[in-house]
Amino acid sequence: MKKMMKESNLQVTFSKRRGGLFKKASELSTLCGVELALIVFSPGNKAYSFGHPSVEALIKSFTEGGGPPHLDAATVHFTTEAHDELNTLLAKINEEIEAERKQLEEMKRWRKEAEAKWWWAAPVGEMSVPKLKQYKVALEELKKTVTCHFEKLRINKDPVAVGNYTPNNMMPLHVPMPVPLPPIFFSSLFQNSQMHNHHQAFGDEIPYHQFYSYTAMLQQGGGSPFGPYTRNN
Amino acid sequence: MKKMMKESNLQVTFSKRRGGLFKKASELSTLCGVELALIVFSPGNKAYSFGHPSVEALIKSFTEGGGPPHLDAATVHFTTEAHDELNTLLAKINEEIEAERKQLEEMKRWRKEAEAKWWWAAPVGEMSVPKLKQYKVALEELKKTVTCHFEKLRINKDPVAVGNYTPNNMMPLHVPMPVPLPPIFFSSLFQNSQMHNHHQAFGDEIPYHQFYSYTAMLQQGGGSPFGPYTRNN
DNA sequence: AACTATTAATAATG
DNA sequence: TCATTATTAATAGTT
Repeated sequence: MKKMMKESNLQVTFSKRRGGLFKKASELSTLCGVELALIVFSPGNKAYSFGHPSVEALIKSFTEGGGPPHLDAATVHFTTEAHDELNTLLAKINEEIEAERKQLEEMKRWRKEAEAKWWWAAPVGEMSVPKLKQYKVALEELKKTVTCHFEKLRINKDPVAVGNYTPNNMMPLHVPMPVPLPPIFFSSLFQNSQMHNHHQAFGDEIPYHQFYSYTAMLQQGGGSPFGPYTRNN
Repeated sequence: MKKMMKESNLQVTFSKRRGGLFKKASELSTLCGVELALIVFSPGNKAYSFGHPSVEALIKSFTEGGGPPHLDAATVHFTTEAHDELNTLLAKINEEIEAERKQLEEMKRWRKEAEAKWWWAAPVGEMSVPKLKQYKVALEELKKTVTCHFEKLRINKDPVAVGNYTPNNMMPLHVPMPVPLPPIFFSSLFQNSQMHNHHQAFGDEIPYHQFYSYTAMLQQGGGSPFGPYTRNN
């Protein structure tokens, strides 16, 4: 195995593998309950890290001669809890997103089949019940969790760093400065994505309502409503 | 993902995953030529480590100038603000969820009707396009936002440009009592490899686990380092 | 960034 | 611990 020479591929490969590596590290610490620290400098010398209970604690214990971190009980408790909390929180979000993704796929598949077959032959049974209710509950829990966590951080003015790996988003460890972002940061972030996607709910595929309008027009034009469709499968 | 409870499986799983993790780390540093350090404490509190160019060098880079994270007044202020913004954000998402729920209910209703009537008689106008994609995007933004904010809590220095590789510091196992590796060990390992570049030599042909397995055995007091561990010969 | 063919990791088991 | 294997996950290449 040699260093990749294609600069274009290198960057993407690094990102993918970095993600994989951090995921593995996270899984190992969670699954086996062990302490570990991981520091990676990107090709651009940005530092990414993951540590349980914290990178610093691990470094310290490593440097000082091989024992596991000896933190006071309260610190361990807090750190571990925060770490688990964050992991749980983000795992939940990921699960929900995954669920939504699957549901989307299902709906798209259903629509395709509906176009190809008689509508009443559409796979009614395949359409699963949307889990939005469950979804909402999860989000409410999320909110609680996040709130709780921030509350803790406020109470503990000098908290121990929590493990900072999240499955899909790893931010460079070294952030420029602790500069408070303006409130607009969040709202604009959210609203932008909303508006930007407003007309693209199904990508470039035909939206439902267009499909229905189309078939309705066919019906108005006389003849079989199924005219343009043939049962070719 | 939760901690394994079966003590019997835990040990073997830890060993396997530790191996996998070190392999991935090794591959990443080789393939992308980046610097990284990895420290893992086993359930039995033995320390395993891997670093390129060395754990110590990475720790130094990581630590130098920055020190452990600490929150100043600005950060605390920022955190509080983030907290409030997050509430707003989640309120908005709740609204969205509610909207989506209604739409999906509508769709389900339509499907029921469609089963009872002919498709062209379906309430065309009532059917709106599900906005799940938009929904998903919004959630992803949320996730990013949350992640980002936790990241901000790990305040660190600006990344330090680290020098070139120094090829003799791969130290896959940090042993409490450092055990010197006999020269024969390295020459044997490298006979089939890509020259003296430790960086490359540490890839396919010299599995990282030979290193730490070997040193682990030294700890345990015996055995050929190559017998059971060599995969590709 | 999505997709997919391929390969690698790994949990379970003996 | 080691080997086998069925299953799942990672990822390189591609669009």
